Amino acid sequence: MKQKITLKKIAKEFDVSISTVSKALKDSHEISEEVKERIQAFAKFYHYKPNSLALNLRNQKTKTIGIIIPQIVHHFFTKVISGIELVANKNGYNVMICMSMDSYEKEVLNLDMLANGVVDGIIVSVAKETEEKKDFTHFKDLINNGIPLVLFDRVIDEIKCNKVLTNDIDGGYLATKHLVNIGCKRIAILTTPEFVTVGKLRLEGYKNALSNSSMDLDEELVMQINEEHDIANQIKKLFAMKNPPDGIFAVNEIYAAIAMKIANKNNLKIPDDISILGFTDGLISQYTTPSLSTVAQHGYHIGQKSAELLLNEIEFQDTEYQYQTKIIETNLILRESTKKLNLH
Amino acid sequence: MKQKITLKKIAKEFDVSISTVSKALKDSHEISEEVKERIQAFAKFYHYKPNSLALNLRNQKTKTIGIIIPQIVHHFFTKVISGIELVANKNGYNVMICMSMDSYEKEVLNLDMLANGVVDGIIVSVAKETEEKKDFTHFKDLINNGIPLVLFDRVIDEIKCNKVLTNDIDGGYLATKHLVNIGCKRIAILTTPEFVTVGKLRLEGYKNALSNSSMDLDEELVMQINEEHDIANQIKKLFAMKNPPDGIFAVNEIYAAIAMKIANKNNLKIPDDISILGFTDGLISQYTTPSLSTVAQHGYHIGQKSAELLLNEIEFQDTEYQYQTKIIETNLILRESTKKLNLH
DNA sequence: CTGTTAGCGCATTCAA
DNA sequence: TTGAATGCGCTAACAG
Repeated sequence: MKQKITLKKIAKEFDVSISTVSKALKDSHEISEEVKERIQAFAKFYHYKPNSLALNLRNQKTKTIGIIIPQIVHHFFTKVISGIELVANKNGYNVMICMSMDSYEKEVLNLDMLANGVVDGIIVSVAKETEEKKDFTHFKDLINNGIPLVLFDRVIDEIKCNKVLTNDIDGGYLATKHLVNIGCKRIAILTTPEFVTVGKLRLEGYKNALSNSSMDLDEELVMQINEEHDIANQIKKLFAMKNPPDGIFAVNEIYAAIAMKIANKNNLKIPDDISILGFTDGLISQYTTPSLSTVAQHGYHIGQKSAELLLNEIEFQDTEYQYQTKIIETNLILRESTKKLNLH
Repeated sequence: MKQKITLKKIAKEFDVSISTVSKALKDSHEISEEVKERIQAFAKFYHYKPNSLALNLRNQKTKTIGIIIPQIVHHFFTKVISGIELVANKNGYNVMICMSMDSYEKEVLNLDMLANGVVDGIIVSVAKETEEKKDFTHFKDLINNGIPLVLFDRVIDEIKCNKVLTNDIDGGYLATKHLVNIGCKRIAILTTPEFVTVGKLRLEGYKNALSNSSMDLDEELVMQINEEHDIANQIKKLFAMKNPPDGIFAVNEIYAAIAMKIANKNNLKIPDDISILGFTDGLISQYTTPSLSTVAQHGYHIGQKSAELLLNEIEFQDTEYQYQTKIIETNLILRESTKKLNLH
């Protein structure tokens, strides 16, 4: 194992001081051409690279940004990460990814770790448990310590920082309104418990669309899925109603896919007997039969925007920094699981 | 923005030396109980935490491991990452993730960056372009520099290091043999170009199974997908043959899902007219209709093993370290896309 | 029991 | 044009 080459070693080699070498490698005008050339050639030959750890300590920054997401196995988050990576790398930053596993405690630990000089700024999508618990002191501490923070997707109103979010209300509205437009009379929603903000907002859009269409809200058709129990069993109840739905809006891809499977098992024709619409960035939608109509969420774009905001804040020099909230719009992707719109 | 508290500040506060503070906080027996108590209380009150950057420089290590994967949007890789995270965190390590985007150049850049003191060891799945180019000097340099390396999934024979791989040959064999056992007479394989090692190995298993079953290999039934062109168009040719297959083994989930969709479009009944079997760790398989039978790949387990090997090597003290190659076995998950095995 | 010194690798200010 | 000194924050060997 060959030892890494350092300024000190080069200095010894040429019998000059460390600072001379340092300046020579930066092509400083203070150093004579001849010395510079020789030192630079030597350094190049031995692949000299300044030690990152030393630079980090010296500069008090790491050129790294941290990401904390609930789960990496969700396709949406991988799209976001890809978007962040793109922008970060383009600006010479690296990316450190942590998972909170939707646990409050892990989120706090990760945040503490990252805040301790490891990264120059942090991008977070809040853990479910934190949303439920409503304890946000760790984020407040972070901001008090002057560490740039961007929240995306699952954000917190009371925290003052940059935010990037999906227009969930509008997405829920678009989805529901489309089901109305294709003629559905009884539209159910498969959503999350109240405390998951995105589920709550998509439900709000659903309600708006119904009232906008002069349709009554039937609480029986609002099903909040508890993921700690079997999801399929909960959804089955929808199909067992005396007056079952003819349209389903699911706030994510998995619920939609499961609903489709159950409909198939119940010998319902999709989309003739029932239309199903999901909400997602996922892969499943494209490969199911019939393929799934969805509300597209543009995770890649969300990631890029988040990284841009964060880097702006990190490199901001002046006094008055203004936080922003970017709303990323959704749009419908119509495939085979919803009836065609009948245009007159 | 409040300033971070350091040993120096505490020292000034108590008018003692920095090293006294350092020792007090480590509860050293060299320091009097009284001083220790006061200093510890003060430190606790101000949430003192040793600065990571300083520790990194001092200890010449970062307690971080690096991962380079081709793409984070592949479900298999997210499972691997989750496995790595688990083991890393359990041992007090953090994880830094980079994507090579299957590009040789990005892989080299990432490796250089990580090798430069940023991490204590690296886990890699090789980029496609690197496999094609067969230029592995960056890995050799890494090892010469004494930085622990673990390769997983897409590994390189000529690089001497720890490796974790799927038993791809056996997986291909299992899949093909099962298709034979359920009565398929013409079994096609949807695989990758030759240079993608895992595709090559699964093809090898396919061939073994055929010859073991005294079935002739029909080169027409071996289709190497070129992902730069439209995948569906290539697979369609399989169904347009004069003597089309009655069984398909796809080396990944996407090819399998696309094949299913085409079969559906061609009004073929799955599994009655044609059985389809995939290879994966993905989500799609469960949610298609019919759900897809697959060879399970156990990415989570692969990640854990990789991290264990890496941490072992990192923390290994003695002289003679022995590299290992761990083979993770696959197994069949039988769902609805393959005919039932007819047991007499 | 407490403090001084040195060093991790680098950049920078100031002195020669 | 070069070098010495300082500091980033921390630890540890050694001295008092």
